[in-house]
Amino acid sequence: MRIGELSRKTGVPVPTIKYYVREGLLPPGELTSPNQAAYGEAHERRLQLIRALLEVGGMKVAEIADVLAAIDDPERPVHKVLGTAADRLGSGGIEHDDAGSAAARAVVADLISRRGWRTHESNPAATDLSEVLAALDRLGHGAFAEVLDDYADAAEQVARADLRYVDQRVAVEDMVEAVVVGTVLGEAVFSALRRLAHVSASAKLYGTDVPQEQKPS
Amino acid sequence: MRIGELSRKTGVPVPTIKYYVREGLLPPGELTSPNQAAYGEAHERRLQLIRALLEVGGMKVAEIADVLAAIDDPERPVHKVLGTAADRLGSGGIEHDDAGSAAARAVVADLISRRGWRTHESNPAATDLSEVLAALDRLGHGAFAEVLDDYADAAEQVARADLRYVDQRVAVEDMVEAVVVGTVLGEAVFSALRRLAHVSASAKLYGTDVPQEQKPS
DNA sequence: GATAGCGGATAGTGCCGCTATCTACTTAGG
DNA sequence: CCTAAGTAGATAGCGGCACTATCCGCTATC
Repeated sequence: MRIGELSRKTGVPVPTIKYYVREGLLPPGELTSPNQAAYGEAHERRLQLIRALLEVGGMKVAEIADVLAAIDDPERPVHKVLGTAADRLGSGGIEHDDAGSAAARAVVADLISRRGWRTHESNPAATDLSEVLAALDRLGHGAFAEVLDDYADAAEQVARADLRYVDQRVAVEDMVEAVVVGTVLGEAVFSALRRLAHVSASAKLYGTDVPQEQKPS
Repeated sequence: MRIGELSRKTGVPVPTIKYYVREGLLPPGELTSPNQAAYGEAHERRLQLIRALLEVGGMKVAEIADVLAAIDDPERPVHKVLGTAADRLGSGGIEHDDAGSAAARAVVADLISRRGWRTHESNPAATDLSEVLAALDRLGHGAFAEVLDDYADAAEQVARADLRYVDQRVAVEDMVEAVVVGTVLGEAVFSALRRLAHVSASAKLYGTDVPQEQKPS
């Protein structure tokens, strides 16, 4: 398969494919001549993965490069890949560093110990969580912490489902990819489900909300 | 309070505040002279909200403008604001429109009816969900649909918690803001919790995973 | 009356994900 | 064999976005 066919099959323009190769997201095709290269199914699959992480997962190209490098590295232990995949999420790294942050960190540490989670508050996810809680506090929504345990219950349930899904992969490389896909796309799945449940629940609570109306624009 | 103090209190640079005013995110200060204006606590609060939606929620400035306009409009019914806040999430609107999409839409419709959700599959969230499922299918992860119900259970639980939180607001404008904050920042909270639960669950499953290690960079 | 700050406006910057263009070459069709 | 379409690789440019820099004439304050 040459690049044009790869482009047609995936819907990704040829120059974009070349760009991904340049950026290290996609391995180059196997050269059959100085200016002819052959691409296989692996390239097609990889390209789909790239597009999914970009469009659905909202990841940046450089982040995807990191994650894919982790996937491709057979030396890298599974939990490192998970870390690489997961760490790209979160606030983006804005530091506020006020009094509220310390309080938020304490809330997170308490939550972790209360639930018996085998992690430490130095975990990037824990840091992100404290930052979000600090932001909520700043907004006068510190009371949001009251529903934290409901959120945590739900998060545990989702995490169990994720592990169940990943666990039934046979080969290790499939498992690694399943972790990445599950982490990133699973986020999008849950987000959509939450919004659906939101609409439905508020309809039940506040009476018969019309299902959908379009504004005249 | 003048703009410099507002800037100091919120950590947002003065030119950025002016930019937000230009873009309609922040109402202008009340003019006390042709070139002097006074800002109040409402401005400070609004600025915190903008930063939270931007940095934590990852929203775009134009989207924030829409949501804030919806919040400020007393005519707009609550569920419309919720819609405005929620619809900005999701894949970004890439259409693939192949056979897999139709199958994914069917899965979503089935899910909605199976769970008795009071919504329709024309809901943007439902569309987003089908698109994610279609992408998963394209990646050979169609089996992910098997854990959809676990995800949906968790989503319902989170939605209930959200409503409980919103419901205890007294004033309507507080409620509206609580919906926005809950929807957008709640997403970030859940995301972090999920990653924490992920690490913890995989530690319990795969033995004593080290909690955290830093790479030498 | 000097200095710092202000409101308002316009233009520019840096990053990011492509996209356009060019050259030299290869392949497929008639 | 010739031609038209396609290709690898390289460089430069584009459009969107969230700011950021600069300037002007004015004002508050010491």
